Amino acid sequence: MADSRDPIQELVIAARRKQILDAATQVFAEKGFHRATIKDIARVAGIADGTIYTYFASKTEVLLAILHRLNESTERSQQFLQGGEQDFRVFVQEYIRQRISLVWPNAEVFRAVLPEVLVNAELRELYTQQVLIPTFEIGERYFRAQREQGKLRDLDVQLTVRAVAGSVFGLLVIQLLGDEVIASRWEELPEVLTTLLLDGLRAVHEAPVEEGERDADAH
Amino acid sequence: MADSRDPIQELVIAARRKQILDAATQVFAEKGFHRATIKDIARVAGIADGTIYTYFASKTEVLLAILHRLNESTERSQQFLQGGEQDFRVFVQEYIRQRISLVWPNAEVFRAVLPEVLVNAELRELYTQQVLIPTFEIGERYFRAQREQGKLRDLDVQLTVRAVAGSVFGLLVIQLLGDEVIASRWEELPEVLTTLLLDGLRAVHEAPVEEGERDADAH
Amino acid sequence: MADSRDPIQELVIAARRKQILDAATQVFAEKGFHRATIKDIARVAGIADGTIYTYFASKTEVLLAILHRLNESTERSQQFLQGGEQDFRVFVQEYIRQRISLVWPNAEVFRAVLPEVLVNAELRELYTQQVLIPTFEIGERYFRAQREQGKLRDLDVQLTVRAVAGSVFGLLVIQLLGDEVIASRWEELPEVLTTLLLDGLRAVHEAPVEEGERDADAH
Amino acid sequence: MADSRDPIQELVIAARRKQILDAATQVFAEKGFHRATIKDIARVAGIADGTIYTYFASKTEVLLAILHRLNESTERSQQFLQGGEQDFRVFVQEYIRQRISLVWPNAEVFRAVLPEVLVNAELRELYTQQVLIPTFEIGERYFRAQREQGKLRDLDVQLTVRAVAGSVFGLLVIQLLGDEVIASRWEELPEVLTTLLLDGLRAVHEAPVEEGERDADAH
DNA sequence: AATGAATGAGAATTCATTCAT
DNA sequence: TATGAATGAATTCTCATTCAT
Repeated sequence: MADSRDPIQELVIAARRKQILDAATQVFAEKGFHRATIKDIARVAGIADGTIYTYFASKTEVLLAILHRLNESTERSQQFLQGGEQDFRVFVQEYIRQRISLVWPNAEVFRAVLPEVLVNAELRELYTQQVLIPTFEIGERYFRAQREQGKLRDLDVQLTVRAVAGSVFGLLVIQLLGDEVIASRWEELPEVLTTLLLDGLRAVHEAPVEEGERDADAH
Repeated sequence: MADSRDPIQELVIAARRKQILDAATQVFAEKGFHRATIKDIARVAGIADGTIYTYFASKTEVLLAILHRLNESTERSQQFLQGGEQDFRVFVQEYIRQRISLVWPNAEVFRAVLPEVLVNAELRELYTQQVLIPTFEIGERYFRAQREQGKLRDLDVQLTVRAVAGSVFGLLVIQLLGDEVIASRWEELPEVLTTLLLDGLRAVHEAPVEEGERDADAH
Repeated sequence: MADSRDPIQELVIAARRKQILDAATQVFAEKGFHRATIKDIARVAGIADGTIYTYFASKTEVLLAILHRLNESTERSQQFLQGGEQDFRVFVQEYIRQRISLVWPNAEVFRAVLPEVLVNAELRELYTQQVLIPTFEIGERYFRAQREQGKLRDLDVQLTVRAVAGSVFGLLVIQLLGDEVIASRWEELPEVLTTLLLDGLRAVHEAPVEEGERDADAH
Repeated sequence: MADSRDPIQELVIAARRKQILDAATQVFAEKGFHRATIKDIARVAGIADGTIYTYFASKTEVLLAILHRLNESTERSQQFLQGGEQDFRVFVQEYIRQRISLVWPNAEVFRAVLPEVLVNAELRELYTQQVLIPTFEIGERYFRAQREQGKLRDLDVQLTVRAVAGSVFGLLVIQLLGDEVIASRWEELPEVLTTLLLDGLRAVHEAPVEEGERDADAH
């Protein structure tokens, strides 16, 4: 399909695929994967039903391609974090800003993709391997490096990284569920979230807890 | 149907409904709402297809009933937080513990319900009104009370409450996406999450930030 | 079923059958045979679904029983015509009056029964044999007798008898199709129809046609 | 679908619709609307089940389309009666000939359509408005005109028109009920029926009734 | 390559009938 | 006998996919 060596052909093909994926993303987000029909997608894309099958082998492949596209933008945005020799506070702040500005403009893509990923083992595996694990590894590597340099307290790296990532993700899901507060104020999220995650809720008014005390709390 | 005044009948009916809902939850979680067929559910429940329609008007009504059941357990578990005159640290700790021990045993219920809720406007409205908004209101009320008593720094209540709730929710979604770390270590989550949210990432090794400094950060 | 020799039993059984048939007639007339469910009939009859099967072997048997009941009233009303040594004009008048006062009060029974009879070969056969043919035979016999006595012109007995019977039947069907004129004025029908059939449309203003003339017309 | 402006396409579409309607008419007539399945119709039409839904939105729409087709041929055949300045005898004769030659070749269409029309309020309304009322109006208008010109005795126009139309209709229904005499001799019907309706049963052998006499009869 | 009609497998739902209580 | 829950065959309709044009 994309094997044609003619570069103009390839451009045309890429454009057509994009056209279909854009339409599919919109329709999946509106109706969900199953209620969306190939006819719906074709209509929004302005082409005939059959044409979709020239570019994608099946409806599921369309969803997969959307997932891949999402994956690519994720990767692209993570690259710059890789270098990460920054100061911890700056790193966290930047990480959260990144995630949010990656995730929010694609909120509808997530709505299109997430429900099916949650429920389809094959897609889930794909997403885990290609998106989740790499994302967490970057975070874990950085946290471990920080800890070794004594710049981070002795926290559970695996779970903490997931908690940080999860807080962004959870806010996204809450918005997708229809929360209007987040929908209207998401530009303020990076600031609020960064402060929360760096300094915690009690930051100002409580004295920092003693080691023993915290252990007691946490047991 | 449930109008029968015969208490034994009612018991039988309730049991049958539970049997169907349990089966449906399992099947929805495995295959998703749409790929799950009435036949699948009936087979798992050990009854005939048609019997389901004696107890529920449609496949969607089955999903709705699962959502209501989830709602009820949520409400029940939130009741005791209502009184909330506890110490702040205890409250947060308890809140997170609550949420996690409510959500995790029901992880598969969420997997069954969440994808469809994300994508079905009617269900979404229902979930928002009956679960999300009440949950956030409890948190907001408590946070405001604390802040008025000077026990909490001047944070953005609306967004912070959502961030706290979101962190639990996000971790759930990450698990549902197949993350094995969370799946195997979720019992440690309350502790890690409480510490993170109360004390922040930098708690120990950094000195608490000065007011001015934090303001600068947070901008 | 009706084999019980206990006369009280038989009364009870007959009453229950009537109760079911009345309900079924009403429901069939409202919804048609197929859209009417056993549940509908049971509800109208004020009994449980299953009970119907104590008195009738199947839904079709219920329809059949309605047909039989209709048949019986037809027969009963025809008996007195059998003797028929009356004057021709009185006979026709009486015949039409009969038919109309038999058919109209049972209009809804016809609506219940006719559609299915039109389309179900078995019922059709039954109706033809038990109702139609006997009815026509009475008429044919009378007409032939009249003709032999020179009291009737040399008309086509078979077709004319059917035309007379058909005119009543056709008016019924037109009413069942929703014609409001007939519905509201059916009590005037016997008079109008008798005059029409006895004297024809031109009765007054034209001179009776000559034999030859009529033949020319009719050819 | 039928919006296509390509005239060849439209021809193809019209042919396919006809193919389906013909098959449906046959199957509905054989089994009745409800016992006839989409599969039956598709098999007779020689196409796949699903194809029917490319041309008709539902099984009921197929029936409706049959009704419309019947309606169109009715209208077409009535047009030439509209002009109606003919002699009364010729008019009646022509009217009956018309009706019979319209109705008989379509007997099976009536069998397909009538049962459902009798029982389905929506279809009934449609049939009444589009077929019955216009048909009666033509007749009533003509009869009134004749009466004003003194060519017709002072009969009840509304009921008489219905009685004339009903006699044709009733004969059709009697045939549909399985009467073999009418089935085999329907070509003789126009003649017999015209004579009956114009001259009445007693035409030859009785003297025309005196006014007073007829009044006495009729009431 | 693009089209869109045709296909037919598959799903939700209905409902006559059965049968344990 | 009466009940009404349970059954599962049968039906309508949808829609991903194919393929002739």
